[in-house]
Amino acid sequence: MDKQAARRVDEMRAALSELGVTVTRRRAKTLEALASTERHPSANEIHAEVRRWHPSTSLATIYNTIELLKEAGQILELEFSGAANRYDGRRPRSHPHLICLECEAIEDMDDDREGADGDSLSLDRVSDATGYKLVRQRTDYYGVCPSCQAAAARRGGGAAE
Amino acid sequence: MDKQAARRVDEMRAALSELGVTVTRRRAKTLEALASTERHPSANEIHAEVRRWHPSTSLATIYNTIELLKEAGQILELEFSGAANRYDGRRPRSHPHLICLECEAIEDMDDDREGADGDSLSLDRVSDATGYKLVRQRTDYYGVCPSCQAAAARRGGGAAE
DNA sequence: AGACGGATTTAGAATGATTCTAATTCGTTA
DNA sequence: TAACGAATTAGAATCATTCTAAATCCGTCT
Repeated sequence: MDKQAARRVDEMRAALSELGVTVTRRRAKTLEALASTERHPSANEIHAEVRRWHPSTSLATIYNTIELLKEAGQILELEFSGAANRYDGRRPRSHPHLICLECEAIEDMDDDREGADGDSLSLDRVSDATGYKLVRQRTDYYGVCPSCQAAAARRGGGAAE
Repeated sequence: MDKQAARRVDEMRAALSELGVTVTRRRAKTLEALASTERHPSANEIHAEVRRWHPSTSLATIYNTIELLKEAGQILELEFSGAANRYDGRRPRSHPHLICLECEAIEDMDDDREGADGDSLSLDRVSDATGYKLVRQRTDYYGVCPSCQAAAARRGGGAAE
C-alpha cells in the first residue's frame, strides 16, 4: 500500500469513526482494498480481496461497509444495471470516468482536462440555473480504450475493419 | 401526440426499418409512448401504456423493442442499479439530466446552460485527449428538485429544518 | 475472570429488473 | 391455402443487491 493509499485509509477510518461505527478488521481490509487499486472494483472483487485475509467474510459485510462509506461521503458508486456496480474509494468527490465498453475497464479522467476548477463549482452553477439542490453529479464517457483498439486492429488487420 | 412527438416517431420508425425490422403495431405504440412523454419512463411504465391498446403485450416485447432502438441509436438508456432503468426517446443524443433523489423525477437539462455546442464536440475533445474512441457520454446531476424542496419546507417549517 | 449488551457478521432467503427459452401466433409471399 | 420467417408470449432463469434471523464478537462493568 503506497503512501497515498495509506492517507486515504486514514481519512475513511476517521470518517467512519465520526459516524460512530467501529472499524473492525474486516472493514479495515475493505478500506485498504478500495484505497489501493485504481481499478474501480465491484463488491465481489473487494470481497475476494478481503477474503484473502478473513476467509469467512460474507458479501453482506462488504455491502454493509460500502453503505456506511456512502453515508460518510467516502466512496463513489458507479451504478450499472446489466453488471455489478463499481466503486471509487480513492477519489470520493464527483469526477468524470472513462469506461471501456469492451473490457469494462474504468479509469479516472484528470479533472484538469476539462474545467480546472472541478465539479463543486459546476454543481453550484447548475444548482443556481435549475433550482435543484444538487449534491453530486456523474459524468461518464463510454467508448473503446486504446488497448482494446490495438487488440482489435491486431485481430482485424486493416483500417477498414 | 403533439407535432414534435409525431416527428420523433417518424424518425424512430425510419431508423427501425433501416435496421430491417418491421414496425408492428405494438412497436409503434412503444415508439409513441416514448415520444410523447417528458417523464423518462421505465420499461414497466411503457409496458403499462402499450397495454392500454394491446392488452396481451408482454414485458419481453417492450425490452425487445428498446434493444432494437438502442441498436438504431434512437434511445438513451439511463442505467440504475437499485431501480428500473429509465429511457429517453425524445432526445437520443447524449445530454445531461437532472435527477431528483426524493421523487425520482428525471428531467432534461437544456444544453445551452453549459456549452451551447453540446455533446458531440465535447466527445471529440475528450477522445483526442484520452485516446479512447468514444461513442457516448452520460452526465447526471443528483439532488432535490424545487417541488420536493417546497414540500419539505411545508412539512418541516423553518429554514433550520 | 465472568457476564452483559449492543454492534457486527454470517448464511441463506427474498427481491426485483432484465434476459433467456421454447412454444405459439402473425404477416407475407408463393 | 400452405409455408416460412419474424414477432410475441408466458414463464423460467439469472444475477446483483437487500433483507432476515440467528450467531458471534468486543468492550465495559462488576
